[in-house]
Amino acid sequence: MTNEVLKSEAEFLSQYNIHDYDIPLACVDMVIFAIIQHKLHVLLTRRNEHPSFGQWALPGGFIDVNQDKTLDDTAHRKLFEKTGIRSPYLEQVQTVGDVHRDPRGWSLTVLYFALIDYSDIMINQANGAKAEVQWLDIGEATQLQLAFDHSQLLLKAIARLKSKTRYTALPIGLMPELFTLTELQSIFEVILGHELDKKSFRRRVLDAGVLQPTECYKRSGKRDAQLYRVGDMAENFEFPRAL
Amino acid sequence: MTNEVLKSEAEFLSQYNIHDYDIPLACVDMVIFAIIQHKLHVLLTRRNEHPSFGQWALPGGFIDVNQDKTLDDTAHRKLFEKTGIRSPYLEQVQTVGDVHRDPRGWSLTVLYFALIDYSDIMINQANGAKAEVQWLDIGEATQLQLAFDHSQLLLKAIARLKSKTRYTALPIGLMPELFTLTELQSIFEVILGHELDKKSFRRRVLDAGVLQPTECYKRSGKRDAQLYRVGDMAENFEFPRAL
DNA sequence: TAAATAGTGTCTTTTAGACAATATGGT
DNA sequence: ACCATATTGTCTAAAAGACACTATTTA
Repeated sequence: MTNEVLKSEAEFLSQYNIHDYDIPLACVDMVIFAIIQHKLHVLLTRRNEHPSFGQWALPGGFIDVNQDKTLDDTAHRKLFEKTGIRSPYLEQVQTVGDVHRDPRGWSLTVLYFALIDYSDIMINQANGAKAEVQWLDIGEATQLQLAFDHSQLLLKAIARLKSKTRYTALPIGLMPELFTLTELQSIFEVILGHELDKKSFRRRVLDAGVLQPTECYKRSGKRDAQLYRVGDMAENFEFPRAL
Repeated sequence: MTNEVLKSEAEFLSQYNIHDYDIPLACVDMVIFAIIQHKLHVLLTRRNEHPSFGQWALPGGFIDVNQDKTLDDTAHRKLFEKTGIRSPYLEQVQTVGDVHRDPRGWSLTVLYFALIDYSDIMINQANGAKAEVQWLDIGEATQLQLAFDHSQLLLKAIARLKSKTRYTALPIGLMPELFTLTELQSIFEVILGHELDKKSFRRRVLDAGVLQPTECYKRSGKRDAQLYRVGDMAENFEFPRAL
């Protein structure tokens, strides 16, 4: 036992300076999902700083230790800066870190995804001036060469969303305030990449009790469709069987 | 667009010094699970440094940017230091970060869990001198007041293990080279906290094809039991229905 | 033969898949 | 009446739950 450890904790802390150590850079990156014209889209931003200046990338950036109290705060802040949205469904996917992913040095990023209702969006004006953003279909987005390892991060987030769509009610987070069962089913189909049986789908979500039926109907030229609202914690509901 | 961004990337990087910024501390913490005497245990270490000197904690520590090429390397290194084990089943659980969790400042930790076969263990001697370690039953471990927010981290890892045990073959990672179906079932029961039906359990794992039957039998006083071996990627197998 | 543990048979229940049938609203 | 879409009925299939039964080994 060295002399070092015999000091009091207070004494130890008073002499501790994080700038004395080599530590990794820490960021948060976000995959922001929304449904646009019946297709799954993600938000990309064009980098307006080095490194990878000018390349498309996932929205994200350093944890700001003065501004963010928690890691989720960083994610919420990034999301708000790009979309003006404050209360999305937010889920941490994975943390990736190594020596090579950022030319500035050993870096790690905590990857999140957010599900938002596209009709809620008001692209933040103040930020619109600083950073160019675009919504891309995930087919196009995964073809693009994104900055850093963001292409891989995007794939991880898509894989998580698809996987959880098989056994949870996650995609509910993409729906507007009121929606029909047919609309919800079509979102599940878009994410999963294949069609679902109508009766099975309705039975599944209705029996689960994750939706609140309303008295309202959507008139769309043909037969009216009943409108539903999301119940509490619906996104995290786990079905007993996977699709 | 500032003058700043007009520099070349090489020029930018040459002037970049991570010590100029306030960035969070980054560590990896591990929940190392093993079955000992038919109970789920975790490995704890007593801290031999400030802060929280002398308190019990999860094994873990800073990412060493010189030694670790990736985040998983840090986890493997920590695991090897405490157990001498090189190839466990390793899974990242979650990353937790905020201003308060460490008195040295804004810190984040990437939480992993490892599943190991207790009979594989050779506590690393060199390290045994530096740090006191103990295996505790999860009932006892969750009662203890661990350093930092490690009690909460422990609960998160246990929750993840329990949850995945309901719909995957994860606990296979805790088994020795050869084992009987009754032994495997008992591990599932210990983790889930309730009994399972023998026929259903056997049907489930055998139909899944995650086990390789051997020609060997275990003689244990009563009727011999057939021994099985783990198949490839068995831990990640997902059953179509949850228990 | 009895006790204990390993392993099987089989009926029920739950929930998804398939697909036909009915209901409603607009033209 | 006809079409398109919403909604329901119902049979089948897959996989878990319940529980009784048979098989093997040793004392």
